[in-house]
Amino acid sequence: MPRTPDSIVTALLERNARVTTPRREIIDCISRVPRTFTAEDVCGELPHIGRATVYRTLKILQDANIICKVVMPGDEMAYSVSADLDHESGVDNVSSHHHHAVCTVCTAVRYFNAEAIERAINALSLSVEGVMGEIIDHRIEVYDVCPRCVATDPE
Amino acid sequence: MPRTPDSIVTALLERNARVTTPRREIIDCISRVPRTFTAEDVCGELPHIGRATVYRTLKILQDANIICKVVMPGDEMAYSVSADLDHESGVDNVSSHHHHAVCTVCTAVRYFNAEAIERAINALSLSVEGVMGEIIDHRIEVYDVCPRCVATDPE
DNA sequence: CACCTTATGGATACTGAATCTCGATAAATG
DNA sequence: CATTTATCGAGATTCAGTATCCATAAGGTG
Repeated sequence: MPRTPDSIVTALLERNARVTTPRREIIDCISRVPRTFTAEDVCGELPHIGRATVYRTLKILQDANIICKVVMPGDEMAYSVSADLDHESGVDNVSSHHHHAVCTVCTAVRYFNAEAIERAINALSLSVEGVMGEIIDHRIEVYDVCPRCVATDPE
Repeated sequence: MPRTPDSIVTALLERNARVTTPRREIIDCISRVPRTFTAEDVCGELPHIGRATVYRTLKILQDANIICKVVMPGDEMAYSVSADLDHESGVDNVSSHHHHAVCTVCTAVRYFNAEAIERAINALSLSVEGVMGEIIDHRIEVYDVCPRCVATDPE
């Protein structure tokens, strides 16, 4: 469930952040496509907005868990607009724990959370005893060819 | 099972790469501590070696799967010397699939591979049907407080 | 060993991403 | 409408990483 620009604006207002014209433009820009993007991508799309503003705004959005970084197949980092978990499952979207599926063809990011994986991670302390300490958090990226790209280029 | 400098040298020779004095120094340097490191860390430790040489050597080591990148808790990337899987389980260390446990206190990296997690990942196509496409690969980082740091600072 | 070929090293310049500075501007407040 | 405060943005700056290019060292060959 992709986020709408309006839901992002609402989330910012809830955090007492101003929604100015440049910020609104950046929000609209990153909402347009479901793919990953970098700060430079946004700078390129909105050349009339200063670089500092773009970087500042992305930082704010990241702190607000509206966008998050994903690790791309080549180990580079890119941003992705978070799923709007509020509306699909009532989960608190600010702190909610989720993982990424990144399409290796179009870089579309989808979100998932599988109970089986969480259980397996939590059981690690037992299965690799002596190696694993107190588990605090974890990060999972799955690389796939998304359903759309499978349909488009079948082989 | 941490890699010894000699096992790294052997691995390089197997790939027909020369093991020169600067390379040997870099290998010794990154073998000294089990923590993550950056190219700049190595440059700082070995100021008499040119930056280009450090970056080139780290690239070679990365291509040879002797070091790999891990995602740190703050989303930055750092290098870690790979486990020497050959000697502990007979696994092919060049292409072997493993995951990282990164200590949030001392950044020590340990390696693990849990069958339960692999199964859960492979089952994702079914559990989140329509969202997940053809799964190609995945990456898991677990953040913990390693046994040593738990023992040192107990609270 | 002398020679040749090729890979490697290192100083330096360069690129590009990201941050910092600071005066100008715009938004909220009363 | 005036004041206060946050935000904006142009440009300078920093920093990691790359490219260049010549010197050097290693490996191979007769």
